[in-house]
Amino acid sequence: MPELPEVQTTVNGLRSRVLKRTFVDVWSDWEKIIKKPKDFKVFKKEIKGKKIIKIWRRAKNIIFNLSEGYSLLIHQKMTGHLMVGEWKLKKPFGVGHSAELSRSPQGKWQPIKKGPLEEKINTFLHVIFFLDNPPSHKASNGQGAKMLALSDVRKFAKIELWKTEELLNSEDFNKLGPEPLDKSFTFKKFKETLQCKKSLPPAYRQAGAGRQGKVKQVLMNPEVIAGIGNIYSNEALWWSKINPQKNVSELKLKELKLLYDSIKKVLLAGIRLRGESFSDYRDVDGKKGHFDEERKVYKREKEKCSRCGTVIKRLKFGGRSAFFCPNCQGL
DNA sequence: CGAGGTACCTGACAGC
DNA sequence: TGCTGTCAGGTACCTC
Repeated sequence: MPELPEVQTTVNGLRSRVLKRTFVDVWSDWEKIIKKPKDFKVFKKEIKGKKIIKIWRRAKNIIFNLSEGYSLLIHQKMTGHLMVGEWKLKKPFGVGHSAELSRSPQGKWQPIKKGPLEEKINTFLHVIFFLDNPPSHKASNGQGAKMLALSDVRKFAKIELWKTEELLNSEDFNKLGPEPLDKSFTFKKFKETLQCKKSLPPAYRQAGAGRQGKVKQVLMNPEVIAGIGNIYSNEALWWSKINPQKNVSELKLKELKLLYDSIKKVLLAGIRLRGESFSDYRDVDGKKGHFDEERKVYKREKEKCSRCGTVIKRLKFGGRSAFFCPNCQGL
């Protein structure tokens, strides 16, 4: 789903809503979303009683550090999104407040026969975590809400429960590329990452960073730079006036610098505007983001480039659509 | 090793 | 209206 700005917006929302709360139970109608441990019963048993100590983001993963040395990892993939709220419950889960899940853009309400919710449920809600009472205040902004839910039309999202140490030392976690908004992500590091200097950890080299790839595909590779997907790669390339098909090895120093600045610029704009929402991303309260106002090329095929008026083109490669201005971003 | 395809899923929309 | 094909924010895995 969401790319870095959307995931960051979600994390920010979660921090003010569910930090310091304790998981008391979990329900799911699509247990395959829980990848670790694979047995849902085991997952349920292990997460009960764990308190949320810290919430942060690495690439597009949301990580909840829990008590007793555990960590919950959630990746929303294409269409997943997390929501905090309350829905009417059957026994033995106690009584919640009025149902309010139509906030999900795909909101399709259907009667259900199984699960803890009364009568109706948004059919795209596949996992619901039940939280204990809030520490003190119970506010209208959802701070005291008792549930954290994952809605996902396509069911691609994944949820994993790890021992924190094990997660931090895992190969999957360590092969992720640098965080583009970190202070440590300097221009020098960006250049090295794309050009794949030997000083980089093996994982970056294995990712094929900076060799013969088309610049757009390289930017989207999570092992090269974390958090950039189809939208923001298209946008950053437009700002840098670089053709998405250009091979990274052909980029001149000036272009690399422009690209580096543009990546930061579009990601920061994305965060400031709370993400994009022309499709189905919403924040934890179900509100839309406003990146649309800043969107220059993504999904604007056949419209005019706001810089030069040339008609924007779409090309498909690497299984994804690239949108660009054939004039400003000529090869 | 790299490029490319497939798999995981469902819904929206265009065209006939 | 209804059928068919294409497309969708991601990433892991497989084959050639």
